[in-house]
Amino acid sequence: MTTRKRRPSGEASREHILSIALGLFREKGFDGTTMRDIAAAAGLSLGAAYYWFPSKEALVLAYYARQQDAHAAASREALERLPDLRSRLGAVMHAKLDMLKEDRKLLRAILRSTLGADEPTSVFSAETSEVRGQAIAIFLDAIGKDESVPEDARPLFAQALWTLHLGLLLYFVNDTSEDQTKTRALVDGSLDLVCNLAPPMLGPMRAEITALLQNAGLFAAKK
Amino acid sequence: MTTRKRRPSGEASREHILSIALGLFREKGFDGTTMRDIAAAAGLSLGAAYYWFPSKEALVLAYYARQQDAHAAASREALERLPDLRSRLGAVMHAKLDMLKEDRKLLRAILRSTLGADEPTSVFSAETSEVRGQAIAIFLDAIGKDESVPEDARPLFAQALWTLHLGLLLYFVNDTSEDQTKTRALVDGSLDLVCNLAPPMLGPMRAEITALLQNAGLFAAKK
DNA sequence: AAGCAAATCTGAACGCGTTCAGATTTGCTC
DNA sequence: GAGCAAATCTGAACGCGTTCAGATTTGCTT
Repeated sequence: MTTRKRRPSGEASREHILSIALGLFREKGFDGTTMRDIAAAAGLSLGAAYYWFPSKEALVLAYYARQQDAHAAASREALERLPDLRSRLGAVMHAKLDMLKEDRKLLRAILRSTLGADEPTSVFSAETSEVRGQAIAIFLDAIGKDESVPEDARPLFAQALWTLHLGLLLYFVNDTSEDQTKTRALVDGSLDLVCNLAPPMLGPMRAEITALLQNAGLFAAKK
Repeated sequence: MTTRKRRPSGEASREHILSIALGLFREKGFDGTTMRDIAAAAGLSLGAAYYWFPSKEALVLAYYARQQDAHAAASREALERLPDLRSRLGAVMHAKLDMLKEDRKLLRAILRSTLGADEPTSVFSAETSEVRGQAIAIFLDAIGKDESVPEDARPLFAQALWTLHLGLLLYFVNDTSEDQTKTRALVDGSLDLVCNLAPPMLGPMRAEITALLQNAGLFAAKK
């Protein structure tokens, strides 16, 4: 009944499989990589791979968690350095793109399962809620104590920025322009607009928007 | 070489398969219905089903086209009757939800492939561009000649409304409230906001927004 | 060291979407 | 109606993700 014992060799297996899998995904694409490929490359049987990851999508979930940690670390550094809202938001968004730029092909293959709250890999699913919360928290950090955004509007604004960032990622993975310059321009243009728009809009409309989203369950009432 | 001959029995086969397939999808879900089920229920062999629809997803594409036609017809009637912008937009959006309310389960299963421009069933793919154009045209019709929206801002506004409608559909298919009342409220609340917001915003910011989207290729320059 | 349960691994098997080489039917020409 | 090519259909086969009954290994207790 001692279920919390860590088997060093066991967790190492898990990490090993994940690394091998991500390498193969990047090299041959998500669909082009079979679970049998992954198991063979990791020196294990097919069943062993399924012992550590109950499905191919579970590997994607683990990938999310890895990227989220890396993004949080990369953002923290920038947030300690930059003072103004606009540049902080830019740093956070561009840091994410920098991190994901080698994985656009992989993300494109994965995107199919990122809608639809059913799918465990959906950005809206219960399984990803922790990662999602961390991602929104980064934007909350980026807003920080900037006085142009009233304190009680910050959670709403952070969630809006996260939603914008999802849309930008969708554009990013399909962006064929050199070095994804188009996405970079879209990020900067959107943020300019948002930073100009948000303060005036947040005033008169904030109460209505908040009520609307809360009724829909799309925005958590403050705890 | 006479490739344009219509075989009545042939096209009938196609329609028959599609009807059977949609019935099974509604009854047993998308994943719960196999191509073998469809072929058997249609009284054909597996290969014959693949002769008419090159993939399971192709059935989804045909379903899109059917729904789009039905929505256009339902909207046309309402648009001839209603004079003001707000009620026209409400009619169009609610007509769509009325039409799809029996298919929420099916749509949820399908949603997985509606992102990612790779997938042929993506709302952004080349394969669906015709359907997409028709859907945007409905919103253009709904705006009509309403004077609160400047003429040259109408295409942009129509596309924004279509994007909003996509988001609302995403909420709709996962809405577990009775009769999807929450979605209905969200539709009405969003449209109230948009109708109040759009005119003042479209003034000062229109040029910037249009330029931003055109550079990103997200909005076609006027032809 | 013997015993044992949990942790870890194996490989065959299943059902699925899809493909394909070839059979059959249809509509046409002479 | 004989001949023929295109249209339509057949069913076996393939590779995939996933499952599972059972084998093996590990760490602990006595």
